[in-house]
Amino acid sequence: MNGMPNESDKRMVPKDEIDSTSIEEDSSGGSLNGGNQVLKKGPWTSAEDAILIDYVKKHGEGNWNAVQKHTGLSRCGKSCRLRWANHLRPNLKKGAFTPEEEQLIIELHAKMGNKWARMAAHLPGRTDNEIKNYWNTRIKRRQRAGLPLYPPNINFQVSDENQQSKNVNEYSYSDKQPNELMQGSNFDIPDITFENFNANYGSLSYAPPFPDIAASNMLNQRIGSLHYPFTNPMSCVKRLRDSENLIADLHGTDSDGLPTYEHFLFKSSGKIKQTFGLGYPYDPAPCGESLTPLESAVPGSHALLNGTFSASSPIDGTVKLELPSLQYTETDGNSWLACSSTPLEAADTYIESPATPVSLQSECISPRNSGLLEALLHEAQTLGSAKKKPSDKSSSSTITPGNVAECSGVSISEKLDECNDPISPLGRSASSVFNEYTPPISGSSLDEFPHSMAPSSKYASQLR
DNA sequence: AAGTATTACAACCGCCCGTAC
DNA sequence: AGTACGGGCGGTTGTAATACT
Repeated sequence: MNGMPNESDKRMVPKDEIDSTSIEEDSSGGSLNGGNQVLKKGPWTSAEDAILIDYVKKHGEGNWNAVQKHTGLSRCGKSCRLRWANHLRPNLKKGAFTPEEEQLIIELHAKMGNKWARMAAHLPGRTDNEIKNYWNTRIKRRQRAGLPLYPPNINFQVSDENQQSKNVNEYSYSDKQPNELMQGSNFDIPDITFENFNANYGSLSYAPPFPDIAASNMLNQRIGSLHYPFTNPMSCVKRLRDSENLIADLHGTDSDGLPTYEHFLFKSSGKIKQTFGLGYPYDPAPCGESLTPLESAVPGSHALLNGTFSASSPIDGTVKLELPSLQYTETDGNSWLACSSTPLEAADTYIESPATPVSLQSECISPRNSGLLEALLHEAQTLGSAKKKPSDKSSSSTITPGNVAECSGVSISEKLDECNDPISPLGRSASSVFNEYTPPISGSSLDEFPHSMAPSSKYASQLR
Protein backbone atom coordinates (compact mmCIF):
# COMPACT_ATOMS: atom_id res chain seq x y z
CA MET A 1 0.00 0.00 0.00
CA ASN A 2 2.52 2.43 1.10
CA GLY A 3 4.87 1.36 -1.52
CA MET A 4 2.37 1.42 -4.21
CA PRO A 5 2.01 4.49 -6.22
CA ASN A 6 -1.10 6.38 -5.72
CA GLU A 7 -3.69 5.16 -8.04
CA SER A 8 -4.30 8.57 -9.35
CA ASP A 9 -0.66 9.17 -9.87
CA LYS A 10 0.38 6.02 -11.51
CA ARG A 11 -2.25 3.71 -12.64
CA MET A 12 -1.66 0.36 -14.11
CA VAL A 13 -2.33 0.84 -17.74
CA PRO A 14 -1.83 -1.88 -20.25
CA LYS A 15 0.53 -1.11 -22.98
CA ASP A 16 -2.13 -1.35 -25.56
CA GLU A 17 -3.93 1.32 -23.69
CA ILE A 18 -1.20 3.79 -23.30
CA ASP A 19 -1.11 4.73 -26.89
CA SER A 20 -4.78 4.93 -27.12
CA THR A 21 -5.69 8.35 -28.27
CA SER A 22 -9.35 7.95 -27.90
CA ILE A 23 -11.38 6.06 -25.46
CA GLU A 24 -13.83 5.28 -28.17
CA GLU A 25 -11.10 3.90 -30.28
CA ASP A 26 -9.79 1.75 -27.56
CA SER A 27 -11.23 -1.65 -27.72
CA SER A 28 -8.97 -3.54 -25.45
CA GLY A 29 -10.78 -6.42 -23.97
CA GLY A 30 -14.03 -4.94 -24.93
CA SER A 31 -17.34 -6.51 -25.63
CA LEU A 32 -20.33 -5.45 -27.57
CA ASN A 33 -23.20 -3.94 -25.79
CA GLY A 34 -26.72 -3.79 -27.01
CA GLY A 35 -25.94 -1.11 -29.48
CA ASN A 36 -23.01 -3.00 -30.86
CA GLN A 37 -20.73 -0.50 -29.29
CA VAL A 38 -17.63 -2.05 -27.94
CA LEU A 39 -17.61 -1.84 -24.21
CA LYS A 40 -14.15 -1.42 -22.99
CA LYS A 41 -12.65 -3.48 -20.27
CA GLY A 42 -9.52 -3.12 -18.31
CA PRO A 43 -8.02 -0.22 -16.49
CA TRP A 44 -9.52 3.14 -16.81
CA THR A 45 -7.71 5.97 -18.39
CA SER A 46 -7.57 9.39 -16.91
CA ALA A 47 -9.70 10.60 -19.77
CA GLU A 48 -12.36 8.11 -18.89
CA ASP A 49 -12.15 9.08 -15.30
CA ALA A 50 -12.64 12.69 -16.20
CA ILE A 51 -15.67 11.84 -18.24
CA LEU A 52 -17.17 9.83 -15.47
CA ILE A 53 -16.45 12.45 -12.87
CA ASP A 54 -18.00 15.05 -15.02
CA TYR A 55 -21.05 12.94 -15.53
CA VAL A 56 -21.54 12.33 -11.85
CA LYS A 57 -21.14 16.00 -11.13
CA LYS A 58 -23.90 16.76 -13.52
CA HIS A 59 -26.26 13.90 -12.95
CA GLY A 60 -25.30 12.50 -9.64
CA GLU A 61 -24.68 8.93 -8.76
CA GLY A 62 -26.89 6.19 -9.94
CA ASN A 63 -28.39 5.23 -13.23
CA TRP A 64 -24.99 4.09 -14.29
CA ASN A 65 -26.15 2.56 -17.49
CA ALA A 66 -27.03 6.02 -18.60
CA VAL A 67 -23.44 7.07 -18.42
CA GLN A 68 -22.60 5.45 -21.66
CA LYS A 69 -25.59 7.00 -23.36
CA HIS A 70 -24.90 10.44 -22.09
CA THR A 71 -21.16 10.51 -22.36
CA GLY A 72 -20.29 8.02 -25.00
CA LEU A 73 -18.07 6.34 -22.53
CA SER A 74 -17.45 2.82 -23.67
CA ARG A 75 -17.95 1.33 -20.32
CA CYS A 76 -20.81 -0.64 -18.95
CA GLY A 77 -22.80 0.85 -16.15
CA LYS A 78 -21.42 -1.43 -13.60
CA SER A 79 -17.90 -0.64 -14.55
CA CYS A 80 -18.72 3.01 -14.14
CA ARG A 81 -20.25 2.40 -10.78
CA LEU A 82 -17.26 0.47 -9.55
CA ARG A 83 -14.86 2.97 -10.87
CA TRP A 84 -16.67 5.73 -9.17
CA ALA A 85 -17.20 3.95 -5.93
CA ASN A 86 -13.74 2.59 -5.58
CA HIS A 87 -11.62 5.28 -7.08
CA LEU A 88 -13.26 8.44 -8.13
CA ARG A 89 -15.75 9.41 -5.56
CA PRO A 90 -14.65 12.13 -3.22
CA ASN A 91 -13.46 11.55 0.30
CA LEU A 92 -11.87 8.33 -0.63
CA LYS A 93 -8.99 7.68 1.62
CA LYS A 94 -6.02 6.28 -0.15
CA GLY A 95 -2.92 4.84 1.28
CA ALA A 96 -2.13 2.43 3.99
CA PHE A 97 -4.55 1.56 6.68
CA THR A 98 -3.80 3.19 9.94
CA PRO A 99 -3.36 1.05 13.03
CA GLU A 100 -6.73 2.25 14.16
CA GLU A 101 -8.26 1.17 10.92
CA GLU A 102 -6.53 -2.15 11.10
CA GLN A 103 -7.88 -2.68 14.53
CA LEU A 104 -11.31 -1.75 13.42
CA ILE A 105 -11.13 -4.06 10.48
CA ILE A 106 -10.16 -6.92 12.69
CA GLU A 107 -12.93 -6.12 15.04
CA LEU A 108 -15.45 -5.71 12.30
CA HIS A 109 -14.41 -8.88 10.63
CA ALA A 110 -14.84 -10.69 13.87
CA LYS A 111 -18.33 -9.35 13.96
CA MET A 112 -19.34 -9.57 10.38
CA GLY A 113 -17.18 -11.99 8.57
CA ASN A 114 -16.59 -11.27 4.94
CA LYS A 115 -19.11 -8.52 4.74
CA TRP A 116 -16.80 -6.07 3.18
CA ALA A 117 -19.35 -3.53 2.26
CA ARG A 118 -20.73 -3.44 5.73
CA MET A 119 -17.29 -3.15 7.10
CA ALA A 120 -16.55 -0.36 4.72
CA ALA A 121 -19.48 1.51 6.11
CA HIS A 122 -17.60 1.72 9.35
CA LEU A 123 -14.45 2.92 7.70
CA PRO A 124 -15.04 6.27 6.11
CA GLY A 125 -13.14 6.70 2.93
CA ARG A 126 -12.42 3.04 2.56
CA THR A 127 -14.01 0.77 0.06
CA ASP A 128 -15.13 -2.76 0.47
CA ASN A 129 -12.67 -3.85 -2.12
CA GLU A 130 -9.87 -2.16 -0.36
CA ILE A 131 -10.77 -3.80 2.89
CA LYS A 132 -11.14 -7.13 1.24
CA ASN A 133 -7.74 -6.90 -0.35
CA TYR A 134 -6.23 -5.85 2.87
CA TRP A 135 -7.85 -8.65 4.73
CA ASN A 136 -6.90 -11.25 2.21
CA THR A 137 -3.29 -10.29 2.31
CA ARG A 138 -3.42 -10.13 6.03
CA ILE A 139 -4.87 -13.60 6.12
CA LYS A 140 -2.18 -14.94 3.91
CA ARG A 141 0.49 -13.29 5.89
CA ARG A 142 -0.75 -14.47 9.17
CA GLN A 143 -1.37 -17.92 7.86
CA ARG A 144 2.19 -18.18 6.84
CA ALA A 145 3.29 -16.77 10.11
CA GLY A 146 1.28 -19.36 11.92
CA LEU A 147 -0.57 -16.71 13.75
CA PRO A 148 -4.16 -16.52 14.72
CA LEU A 149 -6.27 -14.11 12.86
CA TYR A 150 -7.61 -12.31 15.81
CA PRO A 151 -5.86 -10.95 18.80
CA PRO A 152 -6.30 -12.76 22.03
CA ASN A 153 -8.14 -10.06 23.78
CA ILE A 154 -10.97 -9.98 21.40
CA ASN A 155 -14.00 -9.92 23.53
CA PHE A 156 -17.24 -11.23 22.26
CA GLN A 157 -20.06 -9.61 23.99
CA VAL A 158 -23.41 -10.54 22.84
CA SER A 159 -26.30 -8.49 23.79
CA ASP A 160 -29.19 -10.16 25.41
CA GLU A 161 -31.43 -9.65 22.48
CA ASN A 162 -29.09 -11.70 20.46
CA GLN A 163 -29.78 -14.66 22.53
CA GLN A 164 -33.38 -14.48 21.64
CA SER A 165 -35.19 -17.69 21.57
CA LYS A 166 -32.76 -20.18 20.32
CA ASN A 167 -30.94 -22.44 22.54
CA VAL A 168 -27.36 -22.96 21.68
CA ASN A 169 -28.11 -26.51 20.85
CA GLU A 170 -31.03 -25.70 18.70
CA TYR A 171 -29.63 -23.64 15.97
CA SER A 172 -29.37 -25.00 12.57
CA TYR A 173 -27.29 -23.31 10.04
CA SER A 174 -26.85 -26.05 7.59
CA ASP A 175 -30.11 -25.36 5.94
CA LYS A 176 -29.51 -21.71 5.34
CA GLN A 177 -27.18 -19.94 3.15
CA PRO A 178 -24.77 -17.65 4.83
CA ASN A 179 -26.26 -14.59 3.37
CA GLU A 180 -29.67 -15.55 4.42
CA LEU A 181 -28.56 -15.62 7.93
CA MET A 182 -26.11 -12.86 7.84
CA GLN A 183 -28.47 -10.52 6.21
CA GLY A 184 -31.58 -11.75 7.73
CA SER A 185 -33.62 -9.42 9.77
CA ASN A 186 -33.04 -11.50 12.80
CA PHE A 187 -29.39 -11.22 12.58
CA ASP A 188 -27.84 -9.01 15.08
CA ILE A 189 -24.22 -8.34 15.09
CA PRO A 190 -22.93 -9.30 18.43
CA ASP A 191 -21.07 -6.80 20.38
CA ILE A 192 -17.52 -7.74 20.04
CA THR A 193 -14.90 -5.70 21.58
CA PHE A 194 -11.22 -5.92 21.83
CA GLU A 195 -10.83 -5.76 25.48
CA ASN A 196 -7.81 -3.77 26.36
CA PHE A 197 -6.79 -3.98 22.83
CA ASN A 198 -5.20 -0.66 22.77
CA ALA A 199 -3.73 -1.12 26.15
CA ASN A 200 -2.19 -4.34 25.07
CA TYR A 201 -1.19 -3.04 21.78
CA GLY A 202 2.44 -3.18 22.59
CA SER A 203 2.32 -6.32 24.58
CA LEU A 204 0.15 -8.65 22.74
CA SER A 205 0.79 -12.10 23.84
CA TYR A 206 -1.30 -14.29 21.73
CA ALA A 207 1.53 -15.48 19.64
CA PRO A 208 1.86 -19.16 19.49
CA PRO A 209 4.53 -20.42 21.74
CA PHE A 210 6.51 -21.90 19.03
CA PRO A 211 7.90 -24.93 20.72
CA ASP A 212 4.33 -26.01 20.86
CA ILE A 213 3.35 -25.27 17.41
CA ALA A 214 4.40 -28.54 16.02
CA ALA A 215 2.48 -30.46 18.52
CA SER A 216 -0.42 -28.21 18.32
CA ASN A 217 -0.46 -28.42 14.63
CA MET A 218 -0.39 -32.09 14.92
CA LEU A 219 -3.22 -31.68 17.19
CA ASN A 220 -4.91 -29.72 14.55
CA GLN A 221 -4.39 -32.46 12.20
CA ARG A 222 -5.20 -35.26 14.45
CA ILE A 223 -7.99 -34.28 16.58
CA GLY A 224 -7.67 -31.41 14.40
CA SER A 225 -10.81 -31.55 12.46
CA LEU A 226 -11.88 -29.87 15.56
CA HIS A 227 -10.02 -27.06 14.09
CA TYR A 228 -10.36 -27.40 10.45
CA PRO A 229 -13.92 -26.45 10.07
CA PHE A 230 -13.63 -23.51 12.31
CA THR A 231 -14.59 -21.31 9.58
CA ASN A 232 -17.23 -19.62 11.55
CA PRO A 233 -17.74 -18.79 15.11
CA MET A 234 -20.69 -20.97 15.55
CA SER A 235 -19.03 -23.99 14.24
CA CYS A 236 -16.15 -23.13 16.38
CA VAL A 237 -18.18 -23.08 19.48
CA LYS A 238 -19.97 -26.16 18.54
CA ARG A 239 -16.80 -27.87 17.69
CA LEU A 240 -15.26 -26.79 20.83
CA ARG A 241 -18.16 -28.24 22.56
CA ASP A 242 -17.73 -31.38 20.63
CA SER A 243 -14.12 -31.43 21.46
CA GLU A 244 -15.11 -30.99 25.00
CA ASN A 245 -17.15 -34.06 24.63
CA LEU A 246 -14.22 -35.64 22.99
CA ILE A 247 -12.15 -35.03 26.00
CA ALA A 248 -14.90 -36.25 28.18
CA ASP A 249 -15.24 -39.31 26.11
CA LEU A 250 -11.61 -39.99 26.10
CA HIS A 251 -11.04 -39.31 29.69
CA GLY A 252 -14.31 -39.84 31.23
CA THR A 253 -14.69 -36.33 32.33
CA ASP A 254 -14.60 -32.89 31.08
CA SER A 255 -14.20 -31.33 34.37
CA ASP A 256 -10.78 -32.32 35.42
CA GLY A 257 -9.80 -28.83 36.11
CA LEU A 258 -10.09 -27.77 32.59
CA PRO A 259 -11.71 -24.51 31.92
CA THR A 260 -14.70 -24.46 29.75
CA TYR A 261 -14.21 -23.40 26.22
CA GLU A 262 -16.24 -20.39 26.82
CA HIS A 263 -13.93 -19.57 29.63
CA PHE A 264 -10.88 -19.25 27.58
CA LEU A 265 -12.41 -18.50 24.31
CA PHE A 266 -14.64 -15.77 25.42
CA LYS A 267 -13.90 -13.49 28.15
CA SER A 268 -17.39 -12.41 28.55
CA SER A 269 -19.91 -15.10 28.19
CA GLY A 270 -21.29 -17.94 26.28
CA LYS A 271 -23.98 -15.81 24.91
CA ILE A 272 -22.05 -15.72 21.77
CA LYS A 273 -23.03 -19.17 20.87
CA GLN A 274 -26.46 -18.62 19.64
CA THR A 275 -25.89 -15.41 17.94
CA PHE A 276 -22.95 -16.52 15.99
CA GLY A 277 -24.70 -19.62 15.13
CA LEU A 278 -27.17 -17.54 13.31
CA GLY A 279 -24.61 -15.39 11.81
CA TYR A 280 -22.02 -17.79 10.64
CA PRO A 281 -23.47 -20.79 9.10
CA TYR A 282 -20.47 -21.58 7.06
CA ASP A 283 -19.46 -24.61 8.88
CA PRO A 284 -18.86 -27.21 6.27
CA ALA A 285 -19.30 -29.83 8.85
CA PRO A 286 -21.91 -28.74 11.28
CA CYS A 287 -21.27 -30.21 14.59
CA GLY A 288 -24.81 -31.20 14.81
CA GLU A 289 -24.02 -33.92 12.43
CA SER A 290 -23.44 -36.14 15.31
CA LEU A 291 -19.97 -37.06 14.61
CA THR A 292 -18.55 -39.08 17.30
CA PRO A 293 -15.47 -37.61 18.76
CA LEU A 294 -13.38 -39.97 16.84
CA GLU A 295 -15.29 -39.30 13.74
CA SER A 296 -14.80 -35.70 14.34
CA ALA A 297 -11.17 -36.31 14.47
CA VAL A 298 -11.30 -38.44 11.45
CA PRO A 299 -13.94 -37.12 9.15
CA GLY A 300 -14.84 -39.67 6.68
CA SER A 301 -12.50 -41.95 8.49
CA HIS A 302 -9.83 -41.26 6.00
CA ALA A 303 -8.97 -37.67 6.10
CA LEU A 304 -6.87 -37.65 9.12
CA LEU A 305 -5.79 -41.10 9.82
CA ASN A 306 -3.42 -40.93 7.01
CA GLY A 307 -2.85 -37.32 7.50
CA THR A 308 -4.20 -36.28 4.23
CA PHE A 309 -7.31 -34.48 3.53
CA SER A 310 -9.28 -35.64 0.65
CA ALA A 311 -10.73 -32.80 -1.21
CA SER A 312 -13.03 -35.24 -2.83
CA SER A 313 -14.55 -35.93 0.45
CA PRO A 314 -15.68 -32.67 1.80
CA ILE A 315 -16.85 -32.81 5.27
CA ASP A 316 -20.20 -31.52 4.46
CA GLY A 317 -20.43 -31.36 0.79
CA THR A 318 -18.14 -28.48 0.44
CA VAL A 319 -14.65 -27.70 1.35
CA LYS A 320 -14.76 -24.22 0.15
CA LEU A 321 -13.06 -22.30 2.78
CA GLU A 322 -14.94 -19.33 3.94
CA LEU A 323 -12.85 -16.88 5.71
CA PRO A 324 -13.55 -17.26 9.31
CA SER A 325 -15.54 -14.68 10.97
CA LEU A 326 -14.04 -15.57 14.21
CA GLN A 327 -11.10 -17.47 15.31
CA TYR A 328 -11.84 -18.64 18.71
CA THR A 329 -8.46 -20.04 19.17
CA GLU A 330 -6.74 -16.96 20.08
CA THR A 331 -8.48 -15.34 22.88
CA ASP A 332 -5.75 -16.09 25.20
CA GLY A 333 -2.16 -15.83 24.35
CA ASN A 334 -1.34 -18.68 26.60
CA SER A 335 -4.17 -20.83 25.69
CA TRP A 336 -3.63 -24.10 24.15
CA LEU A 337 -5.57 -23.14 21.15
CA ALA A 338 -3.62 -20.05 20.74
CA CYS A 339 -0.42 -21.92 20.92
CA SER A 340 -1.58 -23.97 18.08
CA SER A 341 -1.77 -22.77 14.62
CA THR A 342 -4.72 -20.87 13.53
CA PRO A 343 -7.79 -22.71 12.50
CA LEU A 344 -7.46 -21.15 9.17
CA GLU A 345 -4.04 -22.41 8.91
CA ALA A 346 -5.21 -25.78 9.86
CA ALA A 347 -7.83 -25.56 7.23
CA ASP A 348 -5.29 -24.38 4.83
CA THR A 349 -3.16 -27.27 5.73
CA TYR A 350 -5.89 -29.58 4.80
CA ILE A 351 -7.22 -27.91 1.81
CA GLU A 352 -4.40 -26.27 0.11
CA SER A 353 -1.56 -28.54 0.79
CA PRO A 354 -2.17 -31.68 2.68
CA ALA A 355 1.49 -32.30 2.97
CA THR A 356 2.27 -28.85 4.09
CA PRO A 357 4.59 -28.60 6.97
CA VAL A 358 4.10 -25.78 9.31
CA SER A 359 7.08 -23.68 9.62
CA LEU A 360 7.93 -22.05 12.81
CA GLN A 361 9.54 -19.25 11.09
CA SER A 362 7.24 -16.42 11.01
CA GLU A 363 7.31 -14.19 8.12
CA CYS A 364 9.41 -11.21 8.66
CA ILE A 365 7.62 -8.05 9.16
CA SER A 366 7.20 -6.34 5.96
CA PRO A 367 8.86 -3.01 5.95
CA ARG A 368 6.01 -1.81 3.89
CA ASN A 369 3.61 -2.45 6.61
CA SER A 370 3.22 -0.43 9.65
CA GLY A 371 0.98 -0.37 12.57
CA LEU A 372 -1.18 -2.88 14.22
CA LEU A 373 -0.53 -5.86 12.11
CA GLU A 374 3.13 -5.40 12.29
CA ALA A 375 2.95 -5.00 15.98
CA LEU A 376 1.05 -8.20 16.25
CA LEU A 377 3.36 -10.13 14.06
CA HIS A 378 6.41 -8.75 15.61
CA GLU A 379 5.16 -9.52 19.02
CA ALA A 380 4.34 -12.99 17.95
CA GLN A 381 7.75 -13.50 16.57
CA THR A 382 9.41 -12.08 19.58
CA LEU A 383 7.49 -14.21 21.94
CA GLY A 384 7.82 -17.20 19.76
CA SER A 385 11.51 -16.96 19.55
CA ALA A 386 11.84 -16.17 23.19
CA LYS A 387 9.95 -19.20 24.22
CA LYS A 388 11.61 -21.32 21.66
CA LYS A 389 15.09 -20.63 22.81
CA PRO A 390 15.35 -22.23 26.20
CA SER A 391 14.84 -25.78 25.09
CA ASP A 392 15.58 -25.42 21.47
CA LYS A 393 15.00 -29.03 20.98
CA SER A 394 11.86 -28.34 19.19
CA SER A 395 13.11 -25.43 17.28
CA SER A 396 12.25 -25.43 13.67
CA SER A 397 9.94 -28.22 14.36
CA THR A 398 7.65 -28.95 11.60
CA ILE A 399 5.02 -31.42 11.01
CA THR A 400 3.11 -32.83 8.25
CA PRO A 401 -0.44 -33.86 8.39
CA GLY A 402 0.54 -37.27 7.41
CA ASN A 403 3.11 -37.51 10.03
CA VAL A 404 2.30 -36.86 13.52
CA ALA A 405 5.75 -36.87 14.65
CA GLU A 406 8.31 -37.02 17.14
CA CYS A 407 10.09 -33.87 16.62
CA SER A 408 13.72 -34.07 17.35
CA GLY A 409 13.09 -37.26 19.09
CA VAL A 410 10.50 -35.83 21.35
CA SER A 411 7.15 -37.38 21.08
CA ILE A 412 4.17 -35.34 20.42
CA SER A 413 2.66 -36.17 23.68
CA GLU A 414 5.78 -35.08 25.36
CA LYS A 415 5.69 -31.91 23.49
CA LEU A 416 2.20 -31.38 24.47
CA ASP A 417 3.15 -31.97 27.97
CA GLU A 418 5.95 -29.58 27.58
CA CYS A 419 3.45 -27.13 26.49
CA ASN A 420 1.97 -27.77 29.83
CA ASP A 421 -0.59 -25.26 29.27
CA PRO A 422 -2.80 -25.14 32.26
CA ILE A 423 -5.58 -23.55 30.39
CA SER A 424 -5.50 -25.76 27.44
CA PRO A 425 -8.91 -27.09 26.67
CA LEU A 426 -7.30 -30.39 26.24
CA GLY A 427 -4.43 -29.98 28.56
CA ARG A 428 -2.73 -33.25 28.97
CA SER A 429 -5.69 -34.71 27.31
CA ALA A 430 -4.25 -33.55 24.10
CA SER A 431 -1.18 -35.58 24.53
CA SER A 432 -3.25 -38.46 25.60
CA VAL A 433 -5.22 -38.11 22.48
CA PHE A 434 -2.05 -38.21 20.55
CA ASN A 435 -0.87 -41.21 22.34
CA GLU A 436 -4.03 -42.87 21.44
CA TYR A 437 -4.47 -41.84 17.91
CA THR A 438 -1.19 -40.90 16.48
CA PRO A 439 1.34 -43.16 14.99
CA PRO A 440 4.93 -42.23 15.46
CA ILE A 441 6.60 -40.33 12.81
CA SER A 442 10.01 -39.19 12.09
CA GLY A 443 11.39 -35.99 10.83
CA SER A 444 12.09 -32.99 12.80
CA SER A 445 12.33 -29.90 10.83
CA LEU A 446 11.42 -28.27 7.70
CA ASP A 447 14.96 -28.35 6.61
CA GLU A 448 15.08 -32.01 7.17
CA PHE A 449 11.89 -32.59 5.40
CA PRO A 450 11.97 -35.74 3.42
CA HIS A 451 11.48 -35.07 -0.15
CA SER A 452 8.41 -37.15 -0.35
CA MET A 453 6.96 -35.04 2.38
CA ALA A 454 8.05 -31.81 0.97
CA PRO A 455 5.51 -29.09 0.97
CA SER A 456 3.90 -28.03 -2.16
CA SER A 457 5.97 -25.69 -4.16
CA LYS A 458 3.63 -22.94 -3.27
CA TYR A 459 4.07 -23.48 0.39
CA ALA A 460 7.69 -24.26 0.13
CA SER A 461 8.26 -20.86 -1.23
CA GLN A 462 6.13 -19.32 1.37
CA LEU A 463 7.97 -21.08 4.09
CA ARG A 464 11.24 -19.82 2.96
C1' DA B 1 25.57 -6.13 -9.87
C1' DA B 2 22.37 -8.46 -12.65
C1' DG B 3 18.89 -11.67 -13.38
C1' DT B 4 15.19 -14.36 -11.50
C1' DA B 5 11.69 -15.63 -8.26
C1' DT B 6 8.49 -14.37 -4.95
C1' DT B 7 5.37 -11.41 -2.56
C1' DA B 8 2.20 -7.59 -1.77
C1' DC B 9 -0.96 -4.77 -3.48
C1' DA B 10 -4.35 -2.56 -6.53
C1' DA B 11 -7.76 -3.12 -9.66
C1' DC B 12 -10.98 -5.45 -12.58
C1' DC B 13 -14.33 -9.05 -13.90
C1' DG B 14 -17.97 -12.36 -13.36
C1' DC B 15 -21.45 -14.40 -10.78
C1' DC B 16 -25.04 -13.99 -7.79
C1' DC B 17 -28.71 -11.78 -5.22
C1' DG B 18 -32.13 -8.31 -3.87
C1' DT B 19 -35.10 -4.73 -5.28
C1' DA B 20 -37.92 -1.85 -8.17
C1' DC B 21 -40.68 -1.43 -12.03
C1' DA C 1 -43.57 -13.24 -13.75
C1' DG C 2 -40.03 -11.10 -16.22
C1' DT C 3 -36.56 -7.65 -16.71
C1' DA C 4 -33.30 -4.10 -15.54
C1' DC C 5 -30.47 -2.27 -12.34
C1' DG C 6 -27.62 -1.75 -8.34
C1' DG C 7 -24.88 -3.88 -5.11
C1' DG C 8 -21.88 -7.54 -2.71
C1' DC C 9 -18.34 -10.62 -2.92
C1' DG C 10 -14.96 -14.13 -4.63
C1' DG C 11 -11.61 -14.80 -7.84
C1' DT C 12 -8.18 -13.36 -10.95
C1' DT C 13 -4.69 -10.55 -13.08
C1' DG C 14 -1.06 -7.08 -13.70
C1' DT C 15 2.52 -4.39 -11.72
C1' DA C 16 5.88 -2.84 -8.37
C1' DA C 17 8.69 -4.01 -4.65
C1' DT C 18 11.47 -7.13 -2.44
C1' DA C 19 14.18 -11.29 -1.74
C1' DC C 20 17.04 -14.56 -3.48
C1' DT C 21 20.68 -16.70 -6.40
